[in-house]
Amino acid sequence: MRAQPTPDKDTEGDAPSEAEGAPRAVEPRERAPERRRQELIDSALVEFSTKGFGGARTDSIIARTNSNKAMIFHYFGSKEGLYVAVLEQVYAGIRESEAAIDFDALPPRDAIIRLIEFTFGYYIANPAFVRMINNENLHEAAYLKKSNTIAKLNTSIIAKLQRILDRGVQAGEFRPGIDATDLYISISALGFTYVSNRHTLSVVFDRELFDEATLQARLKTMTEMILRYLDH
Amino acid sequence: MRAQPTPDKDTEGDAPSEAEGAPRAVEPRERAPERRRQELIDSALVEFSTKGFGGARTDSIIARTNSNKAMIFHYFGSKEGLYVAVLEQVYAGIRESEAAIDFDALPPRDAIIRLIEFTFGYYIANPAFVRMINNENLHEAAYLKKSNTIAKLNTSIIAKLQRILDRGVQAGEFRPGIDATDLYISISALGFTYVSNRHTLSVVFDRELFDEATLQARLKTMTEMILRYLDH
Amino acid sequence: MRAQPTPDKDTEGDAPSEAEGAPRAVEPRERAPERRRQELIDSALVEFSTKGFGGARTDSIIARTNSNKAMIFHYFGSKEGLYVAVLEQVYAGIRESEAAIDFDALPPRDAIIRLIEFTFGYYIANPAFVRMINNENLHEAAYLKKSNTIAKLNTSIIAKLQRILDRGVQAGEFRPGIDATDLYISISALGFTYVSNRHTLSVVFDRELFDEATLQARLKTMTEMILRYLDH
Amino acid sequence: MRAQPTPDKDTEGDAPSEAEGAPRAVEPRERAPERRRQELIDSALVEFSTKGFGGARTDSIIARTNSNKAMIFHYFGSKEGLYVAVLEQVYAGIRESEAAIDFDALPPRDAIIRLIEFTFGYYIANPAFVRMINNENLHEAAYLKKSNTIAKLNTSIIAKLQRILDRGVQAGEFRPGIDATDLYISISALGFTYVSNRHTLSVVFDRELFDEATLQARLKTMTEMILRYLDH
DNA sequence: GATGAATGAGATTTCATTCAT
DNA sequence: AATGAATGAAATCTCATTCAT
Repeated sequence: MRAQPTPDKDTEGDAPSEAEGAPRAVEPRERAPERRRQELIDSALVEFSTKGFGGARTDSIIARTNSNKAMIFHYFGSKEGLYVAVLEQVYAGIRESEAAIDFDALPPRDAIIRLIEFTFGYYIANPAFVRMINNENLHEAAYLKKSNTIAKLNTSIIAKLQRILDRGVQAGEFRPGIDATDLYISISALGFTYVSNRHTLSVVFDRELFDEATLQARLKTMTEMILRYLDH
Repeated sequence: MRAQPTPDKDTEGDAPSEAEGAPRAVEPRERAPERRRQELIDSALVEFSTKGFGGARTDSIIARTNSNKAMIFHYFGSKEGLYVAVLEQVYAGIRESEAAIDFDALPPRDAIIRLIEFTFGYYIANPAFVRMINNENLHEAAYLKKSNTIAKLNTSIIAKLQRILDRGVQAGEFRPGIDATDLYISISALGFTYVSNRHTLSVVFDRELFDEATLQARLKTMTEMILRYLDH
Repeated sequence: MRAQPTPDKDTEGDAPSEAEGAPRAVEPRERAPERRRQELIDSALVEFSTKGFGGARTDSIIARTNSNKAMIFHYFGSKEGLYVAVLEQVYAGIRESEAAIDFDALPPRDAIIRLIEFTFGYYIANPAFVRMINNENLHEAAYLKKSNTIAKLNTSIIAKLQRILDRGVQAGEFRPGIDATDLYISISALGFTYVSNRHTLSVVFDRELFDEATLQARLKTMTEMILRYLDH
Repeated sequence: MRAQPTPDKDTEGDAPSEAEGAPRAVEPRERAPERRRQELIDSALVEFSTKGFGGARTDSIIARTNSNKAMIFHYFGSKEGLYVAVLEQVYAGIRESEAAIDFDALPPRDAIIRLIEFTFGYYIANPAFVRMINNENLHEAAYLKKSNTIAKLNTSIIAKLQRILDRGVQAGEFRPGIDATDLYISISALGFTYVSNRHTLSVVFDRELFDEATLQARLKTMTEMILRYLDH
């Protein structure tokens, strides 16, 4: 399964600002607002997705950065503001990755297989995304509702899936009458819960769920289940 | 869909535990430790499942109670202890409900249908259960791992499902080679995510997911999907 | 001039709780909510009246008490809540002292003299009162307006002054047509500014204003000025 | 009552200081240090007089300006330094206005009337002045004492008043033996408290104090009171 | 066992001031 | 001189937990 790496954290862009042979002993105060902002969001993602909003500590968030606590409030106004920024980035992340796939170039059956593979792969590669979604649901999506930026971002995936289904029906490969949103929820659900609940599932069923072989088997199950559902 | 009511909270059915003819005439003050304990757990379930462990406030838990804050520490030692008690009760709840169903009395196909219906129904009727599972996964199941009481409770459902599959294969209704645990995870997943992520899904896809018709349609999708997966 | 002592801080009520010869080495945690509350208000009065609301520090307030910072929030909800409590006490203080004087027992002229003497004396004995009034005016009486308890407390003094004036006019001692509120403002003003602005006045005019002789002279000026104003 | 307008803030009258034919062609950026300084002081006056020293925020001061926060420290060294500058300007303001009046040109009685009118009018027209005096007294005139510029500025008004009194006594209009400073304090007090305490007075006595008619009545009271005090 | 009050450690937030450019 | 960004110290407030009765 092709893993879906998070596009964020392109820290490799760090300009080598010390490149001149100057004898400036003390490290100069960094001056790169955008980078700082991003650094805060990255650290906050780790914290919020690990501890939840209430359990997250601004101190811990700061500890992983070169900033100080006041910066959180300077940039985001409050802990809550930072949380929303993290949420927005997380949603933007999956949207971007989705957008990069050209489903139209694949025959319907392969396109479905690709979508399942992508979705599952994204969850596996981005457990923080999964956790943030869970957090948001804990708050009844209160922050998501507030953010104008996020809402309806994901609708595009439904349109894409609908096109795949239409092509499949036309080609006689899929049966008609499948609701795209409902199907997408199934595809998402089969992978999401596997990642989201891996710890409890692992304890309760006493199974290792994330070794490569098991993941491949799981993907096979999911693909088979969805394709059989679409068959005549 | 037959709803699966939570067995908890019907505390008003509690037989008067003071019924023994003891001569404790004086001090009619409320004295029912078990009821108190339960009252605390009930309130804590609401709080923890709504706010997460870190976001939960002992003050809020107490506010819905006739107790005072010190009781939490008297009965459970700490906030964490109370959380574990809630978690144990939550797992015990679903286990009991599952145990009440006699799958062996049904033909394999109907047994599968019954299992899907029960599982989905339980999640819908007990969103607090769903949330607690999510919380636990946020902490990487740290508390679940500690609790001796809980672990392996749910394994019995796998054994039951295995029996259903075996009967189905024998009867020529199901294809062989299906892994029971993997199948159970699929059944669970299809319903769990639907309930767990209902708020974000609802916002992102701009859909009402919990009116009766949509729930029925969803159950139909799930059942069809699983049965087709088991077909030859 | 008879000084008007503040009635607060009756700490002499301290019950000798260590009176038993018991060997309790560690001082037991004090348990006297009302006393604590009062102790906080007393300390806060000093702080707020000295530094203003914005300059006051909860830490400094606490340092003068046997409490800890959390108590401020336990009892008063916020720094602002404590400020309001202080303000209420300060207004209650002068009202009580005023109420204790029986102006009706004095001939009109003497009653006026007594009122002037009392008013001036109260300001001198309670500079914190004067400062709190100034603070309140800085905030455009925002807190005073909110407090239902305080407003209209002082109106009674106007009624009393009106009665004195009426009696004086009837006795032919005072001219008619004097507005009681306007007169009261004059009486108050002559003493209030003297106390309120003593530091700037003292610097600008390079004078000692608060030695006994000067205070007596000032009282004489004020009394003469008011009485001449009331004469035919 | 002739209002006494503040002399400050008519900065728009500032002659264009770049008028010299200097060849500074490039960089037409705003370059008028004195104007900037004044702009900061003006904004700070609003802030300090409204919130007190402790309650004032450098951010708010800057917000009303075209400067940035560092300018405060560049020009005044510290928040305290800015406060002192404001205080100095405020004292300079009343001194200038006082100086503009030629009391010697008026007969003694009229000179007194003019002084009362001016004083009261100045307080009414410059509530920020009144508030700054109150602030200063809150700090026991700590900053005033430090400032070499300010101290003894106002003494001249006492000399002027003394001359009026002398002329009045000589003319047989005023009784002798009146202490000029004490009288000035009375004149000031009658108006100062009226303006300073207007908010609390207004609430407590439930009166509108600042409509034109009431102000005129108040001025009449004050004038009558002072003149009667000076009569034989 | 039960209670109301109290506490200290630590949480988020604020703010005057300084730095690098 | 001027700026925008950054900072650290300290402010207000919170909260799980403990104490005395």
